Amino acid sequence: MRGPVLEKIYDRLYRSFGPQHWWPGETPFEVAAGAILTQNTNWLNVEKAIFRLKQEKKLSAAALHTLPVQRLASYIRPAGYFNIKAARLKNFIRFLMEEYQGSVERMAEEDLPVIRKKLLTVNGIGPETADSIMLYALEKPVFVIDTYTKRILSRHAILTHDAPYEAYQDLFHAKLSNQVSLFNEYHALLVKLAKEFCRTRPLCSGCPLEDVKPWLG
DNA sequence: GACCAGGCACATC
DNA sequence: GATGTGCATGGT
Repeated sequence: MRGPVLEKIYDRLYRSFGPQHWWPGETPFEVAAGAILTQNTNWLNVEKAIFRLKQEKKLSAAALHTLPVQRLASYIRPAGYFNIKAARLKNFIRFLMEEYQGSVERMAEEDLPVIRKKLLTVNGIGPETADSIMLYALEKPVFVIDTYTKRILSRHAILTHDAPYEAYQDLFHAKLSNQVSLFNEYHALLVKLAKEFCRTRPLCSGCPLEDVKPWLG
């Protein structure tokens, strides 16, 4: 990669779309739970599940800790994969209770690499979910890589599509200043761009990145 | 009715 | 180590 392409892309996206106000959520805990619920799932469906959890007054570590997994699954049904996600949420809650007395804020007091390593030991939390929790719930400077990020960067020939998660993440970490606000906005803007222009059938016309790099298909 | 959505773990080769 | 598959609802 040559030149400050990542900065250029960011400027284009920000000028086109403006601030995205991520992550939608009232508390760090809600953001963390949302990160698990949104795995491979449309955010609108996640909102339905979160709304239900709020209705039932179960959107807290303490409440979820004692909630039977089957009941939890029924509440989060609209988010899809409800049985697996119920188990994953319970895994995360158990971890949060054992390591941080159920407090996401307490988790944030630890160093970034330590938290990340621990989060990745939780069954159901992979790299993207761990990084989403750290960036958007704990406000740690980690860049989140998702399918959209891979799609956009590979189509602009910045990395190959099959490059590992860490390769994508390392690139952002190396080329940008490690600011939470920048990482927050950048990832959200990539998602916004993908939703508008980068579905499986390429819609290049009007894309703010149209002239940034040659399209490879 | 097909296709997709802000992944991950696990089986099998 | 690489590749394939199950998980599931709701919007377009």
